[in-house]
Amino acid sequence: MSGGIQPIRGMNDVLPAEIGLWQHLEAALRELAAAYGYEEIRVPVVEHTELFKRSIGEFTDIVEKEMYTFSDQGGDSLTLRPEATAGIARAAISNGMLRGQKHKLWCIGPMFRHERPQKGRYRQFHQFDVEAIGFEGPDVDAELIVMMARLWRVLGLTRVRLKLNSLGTPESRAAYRDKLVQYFRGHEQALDADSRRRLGGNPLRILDSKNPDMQALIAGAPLIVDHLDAASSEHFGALQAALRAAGVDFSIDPRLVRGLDYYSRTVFEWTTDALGSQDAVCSGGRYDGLIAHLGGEPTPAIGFAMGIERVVELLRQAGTVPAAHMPDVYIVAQGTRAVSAGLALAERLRDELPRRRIAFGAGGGNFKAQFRRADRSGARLALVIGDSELERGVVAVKNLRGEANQIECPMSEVGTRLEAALKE
RNA sequence: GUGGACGUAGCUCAGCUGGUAGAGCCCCGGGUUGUGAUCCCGGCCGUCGUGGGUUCGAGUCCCAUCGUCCACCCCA
Repeated sequence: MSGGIQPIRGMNDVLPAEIGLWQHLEAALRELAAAYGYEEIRVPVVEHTELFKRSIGEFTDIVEKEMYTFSDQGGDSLTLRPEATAGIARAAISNGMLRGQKHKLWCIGPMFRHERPQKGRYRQFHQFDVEAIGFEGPDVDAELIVMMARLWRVLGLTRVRLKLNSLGTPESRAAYRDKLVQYFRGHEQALDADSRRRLGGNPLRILDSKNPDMQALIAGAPLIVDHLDAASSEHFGALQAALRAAGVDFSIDPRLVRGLDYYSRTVFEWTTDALGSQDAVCSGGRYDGLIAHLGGEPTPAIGFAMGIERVVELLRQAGTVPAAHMPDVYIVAQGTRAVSAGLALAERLRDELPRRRIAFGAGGGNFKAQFRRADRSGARLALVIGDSELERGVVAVKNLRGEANQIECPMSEVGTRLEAALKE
């Protein structure tokens, strides 16, 4: 156990042993976004608290109890972003990216929520975010979903399934909400404490309850799909048709309600049975009213967020990620002059063989210790320089894998000899 | 915020009903005056999470606190 300074609860170090998974995923995400013509955007990690209150909603769990909020020296209330959409919407407004323009954007980075940590849930976590701004859909809606279906395929992940729903327009949603409240008020004695609390604030969330005692009551509740306005209904139907045409499996979940107030019409969620309780891997939806609500030109938009930690865990379980890159060559040197000669040789080789990974065995120690490090580095070849080699102007080349053969070659030919040996 | 389990060496863990700490891995050195992965020998490493209490005596029992994990809640 270490004394001294502790890390912040729920905030993790990603160590070299696992960074390969992250890099593999991040590379796949960049490639994916580029393949669909999306452009990267980077926005601040801190915004005015007001932005999140107005976009996510005052009475959501995120805003009520999960935000890292503080005052800066000037007295402004600032907040570490709990999600990315609000900041990107703000950036679109701040930078004059609206007025009928269309933007396909993606973003990756840390988010912060003050929740009790558990498997797949951390206080600092990372999301891959995609936002299509200025598109009414439902074609982009389908594009975003098809994009993620491709990602799962590329990564070799099979234990994910797609759930879809439509929340309709704010108007039809409000009408449905009234019906729902009416229904639950009629059975108020059957509601558990959580649900009673939600009845006033966000009654749609009652539908999401995991309480087994509530399931019968919920099953009898009116369904939102039966209360959609005509345009939303058509939009939803077209999205489903597009997905069928593209061969993407999905199920309609009339109880899928997102926890953020800004969603309208299409909402979707990819879940997995491989992560325990925190099973949402990627989710999002349409937020046609958000940009206007934040003071921008009225602009339809849709986006989603994917949880990096959760997908990294899926990749770890699947075991499909290739091993980390190992050095091709490890340079072993002993003696003051040999060490400087080795360092210089390493530089020369990096010029001559820019694609090769040349590890210089700094840190001293006898040959035995250095060869042990060379072996553990995973390098295929070792270059050996000591007093004897120095005197004769040669370098010893040792194969660390397979039959242990060692040859000598003149300093000037090392590059070509290495390349030849590595090609075998 | 609520509930449950758990905190012993850098890592994985052992330590029976209280008698003042142990193994493997890692690291370092030697066996091989300059050669790894195998083998052998040796060495380094602990305020037993922290603070109180009970006791002649606490890693072991009690309380508190911090942390980790899992679940609720919520969500990526």
